[in-house]
Amino acid sequence: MANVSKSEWVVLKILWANSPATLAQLSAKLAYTGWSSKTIQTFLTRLIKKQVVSAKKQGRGFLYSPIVIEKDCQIEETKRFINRIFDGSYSQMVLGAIDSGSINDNELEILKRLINEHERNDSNDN
Amino acid sequence: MANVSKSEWVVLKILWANSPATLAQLSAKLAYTGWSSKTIQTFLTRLIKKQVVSAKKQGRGFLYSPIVIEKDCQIEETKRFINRIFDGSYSQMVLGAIDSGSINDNELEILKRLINEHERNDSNDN
DNA sequence: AATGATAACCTACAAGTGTAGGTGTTTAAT
DNA sequence: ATTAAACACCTACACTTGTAGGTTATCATT
Repeated sequence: MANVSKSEWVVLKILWANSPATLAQLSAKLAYTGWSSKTIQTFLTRLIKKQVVSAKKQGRGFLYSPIVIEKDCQIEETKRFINRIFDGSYSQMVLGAIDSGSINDNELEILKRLINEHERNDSNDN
Repeated sequence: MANVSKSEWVVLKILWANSPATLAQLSAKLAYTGWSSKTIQTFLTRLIKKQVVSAKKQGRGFLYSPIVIEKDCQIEETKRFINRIFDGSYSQMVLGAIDSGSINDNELEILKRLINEHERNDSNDN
């Protein structure tokens, strides 16, 4: 997965949620960013060059689609981040997040269930 | 906290672990990067400009020290990351990491203990 | 068929980043 | 005191990123 910049990621996210999409549709979904459609077009071009988005001709313009899986990209980005900031320690990251109150109670509850759940599955697998 | 670039972060990390430090000391610790000391100096200059590192005159050169706390910066970076990639959902991040096998068993164990531990503390506080 | 809207494509440009080289200055060793 | 090594300070330069403008081609409407 090539490096996707922050702005490019924003566009990709819209595509993951709404694909394929025309420039007009993307512009609509991205109205909140305040970007001109020229800017969005630039990001699309760069995403295509980076091989993470494809464009199929359709009528006036193109239909854009992501050609990478959101989950895969998230996992990849997470790995890079954790390695860079926490020397690969996920638990350090979570510890910091919990200690600092970055994770709210609801999320914590989900997290707890998720981890204990997995523990069970893991045990069953063994 | 200003934006610290990836390379700058690498230097900062060394400073967090060994401060104050001279350029020579930093160069030694950063030998593995292959960066010339000129490059490291540039990063230091930029870190100083960004107000995350200070330099006190000492003998030939300077003694460099971080003026921001590692944990604070990690937490800050994590918030930005989670917002950007997971729309603020820490549990989504952990879920992806667990499902993809990014977290090894040992880390998972630590994580589980950590979360259940916190749960107890939390209950006591209420 | 003419025309207006829209998209594609090319170009631009400043700021940030990675990566250093040169030059001048200072310090430590002789 | 001289000199070499090291450091600071300034400069450089290509690449990425954010943010579009201009020009041309095309589609859809009158």
